[in-house]
Amino acid sequence: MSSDDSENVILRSLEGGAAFYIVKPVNKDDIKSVWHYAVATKTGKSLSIKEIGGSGEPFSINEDVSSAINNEIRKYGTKEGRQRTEEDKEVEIHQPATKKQKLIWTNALHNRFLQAIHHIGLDKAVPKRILECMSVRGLAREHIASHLQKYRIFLRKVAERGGISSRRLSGRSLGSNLAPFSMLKNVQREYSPVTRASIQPGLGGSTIPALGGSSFRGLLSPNQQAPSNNYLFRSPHSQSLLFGNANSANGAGANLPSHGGVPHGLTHGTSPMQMYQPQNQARSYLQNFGGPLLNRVGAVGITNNSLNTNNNYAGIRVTTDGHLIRSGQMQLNNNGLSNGFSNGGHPGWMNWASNGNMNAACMGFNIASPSYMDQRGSFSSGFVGCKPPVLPTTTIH
DNA sequence: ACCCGAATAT
DNA sequence: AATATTCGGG
Repeated sequence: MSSDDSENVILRSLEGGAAFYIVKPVNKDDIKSVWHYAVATKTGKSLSIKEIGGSGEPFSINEDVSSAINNEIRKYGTKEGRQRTEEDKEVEIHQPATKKQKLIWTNALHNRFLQAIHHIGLDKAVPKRILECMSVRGLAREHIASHLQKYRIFLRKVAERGGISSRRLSGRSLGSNLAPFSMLKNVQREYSPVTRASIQPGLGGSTIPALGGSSFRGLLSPNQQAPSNNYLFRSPHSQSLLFGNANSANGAGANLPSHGGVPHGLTHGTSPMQMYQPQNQARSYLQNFGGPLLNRVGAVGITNNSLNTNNNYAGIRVTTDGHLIRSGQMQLNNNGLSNGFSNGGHPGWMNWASNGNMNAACMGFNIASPSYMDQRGSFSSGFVGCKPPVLPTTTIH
């Protein structure tokens, strides 16, 4: 079986010893064909290639196979890929297990993931618990296991070399500024259609109430008509299927409350792990192994990009459980890649812990204005049970 | 039986 | 690189 449907490859495969060649994705007909040839083989009619002659003669394949190839090629075509038969569709519907949609970890979903981990505690965060905590319909333990694996690798990396790659910080003066924004573009493309669609009409820019149960809408809605997810699934044939629920908010970059000077553009959800969002986790991770590594993480300050000019005062420190320790001035930089607060603080924590509209801040891309901070003076930490009352990702402005 | 997570596959 | 699947082990 191969997804390669080029005649060339098919022929070479068969010449090389394959008895039959099926172009993926396999459908019922293919199976029928397999049986056909299997039976034929058993009957005595060998379908495999003939033995190589002593001479330098090329392989010769027998007629049946040869025509089978042609059939396949005719059926599937060479360039555009095969046509889908009615039966195919049927197969897809009745055997969805075969072709599972590929989960895409959007920022919203990843944030949810992070929240779950935060809430559970990195040490106790195992797939099953995370899954429960996230309560996202359609999400499977396997999804989380996989993502968690990747996430841990990321944490490891961060822990090893003190977090931010120098390449990102200095390596490309221009690029470093662009990267985040190009990602932002992606994110916005991903969410904003829905976001806007749902915001503009009725609510006129006001606040969309957080979803009551705070549980995400289902992930898997085949034949989706109205986009209502925060996640993307990619079909096996690689079209994006669906996305965007109003509650995704963060990452869209359009959901910050316009509180004194919080720059909109700063709130974006870039690819979390790439954006070092997990820095905060990295911390607790390090904590588990004692302090020494602590100083190697972060200590960079808050990102400041062109949208925000003054007021770099944003230093707030929070304990792991969300208590405000102190606040103060902080040095900002411009490259948009720094993250959170310096070592003593808990980067990102405040962001996700309290202000539902700044979730993306976990990535160290938000600047909270003093006033905003003041208003949010204390940082709630009281998430009880596994389901936070209102997850950051569920509020949209 | 369950499920974790490294390894491996796609 | 991102996700999915496998598989030995607790």
